[in-house]
Amino acid sequence: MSARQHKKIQQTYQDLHHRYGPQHWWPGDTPFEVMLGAVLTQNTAWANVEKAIINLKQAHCLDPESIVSIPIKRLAKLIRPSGYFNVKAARLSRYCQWYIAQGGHEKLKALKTEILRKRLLSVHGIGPETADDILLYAFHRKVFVVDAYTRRLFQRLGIIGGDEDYDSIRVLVEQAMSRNVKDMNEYHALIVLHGKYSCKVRPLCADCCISRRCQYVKMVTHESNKAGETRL
DNA sequence: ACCCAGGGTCATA
DNA sequence: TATGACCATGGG
Repeated sequence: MSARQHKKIQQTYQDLHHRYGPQHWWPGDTPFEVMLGAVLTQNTAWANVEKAIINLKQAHCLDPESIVSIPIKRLAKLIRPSGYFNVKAARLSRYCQWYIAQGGHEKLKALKTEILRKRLLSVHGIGPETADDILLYAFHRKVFVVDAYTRRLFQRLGIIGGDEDYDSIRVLVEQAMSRNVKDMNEYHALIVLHGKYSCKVRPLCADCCISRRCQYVKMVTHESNKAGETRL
C-alpha cells in the first residue's frame, strides 16, 4: 500500500509499455470465446489453446449451447491440444451450464463487478486468475489479473515479498493504477509478453528477466533493492 | 531427455 | 493453512 510500491508499479507499466507498445488483448472474436480461452489457457501455452479453439470452431462449438449438448468425451477430443483435456472438458461443460443458467451475457453484464466475481468463483474450475481474466477481457471491468509472471516480476523488482495472497496483489495494483480499464488490460498483457520474450530477446540483460530459472535473478533483486532505480 | 507454459482442485498433516 | 500430487499437450 506504500507510495513507493505504487510508484514502482506505475514506473514498471510505463517501462513495459514504452518497450513493447500496446498489445490490444484479448485475442478472441467474441466475449464468449475469451471465456473459453481463459479456461483453456490455465497453465498452458497460448499456442496450444489456439489449436483447441480452431477445433471448436470447425466443429461449430463456439457457443455455450453447443458445448453443453455434445458428449463430454467428444469435447475432450476437440480440446486435446490444450492439455489437461479431461479436466478442462469438464470445466468448460460446467461453465457453460452455469452461463446458460445465469441468463447469458446480457444478464451477467448487468451485475456489479464484485458480485460477478463471486459468482464466477463459485463455478467449479474457475479460480481467481481465470475469474479475473473473464472480468477484465470479456466484461471489461477494471480488474488486474495476477499471474505467475506478475509475482516473479514484482518480487524481483523488490515491489513485493512474493508470499502475498492473490487478492492483496490484485488490489495493490488496482490502487496504484487508479485510472482506466485500458491500462489494466495492457498491463497484464505486457507482463505476459515480457515473460515470453525477456530472456530470449535480450538473453544477457541483467535487468529484464522474469523467466522461471534465470541466472540473473539475484543481480536484479539486489540492484533494484539497493539502488532503487529499476529499469526494464 | 529435460523444462516450461497466460491454474485449479483435492488429499494429507 | 500450507504444501504436494495431479492433470497432459506441444515447443524450445
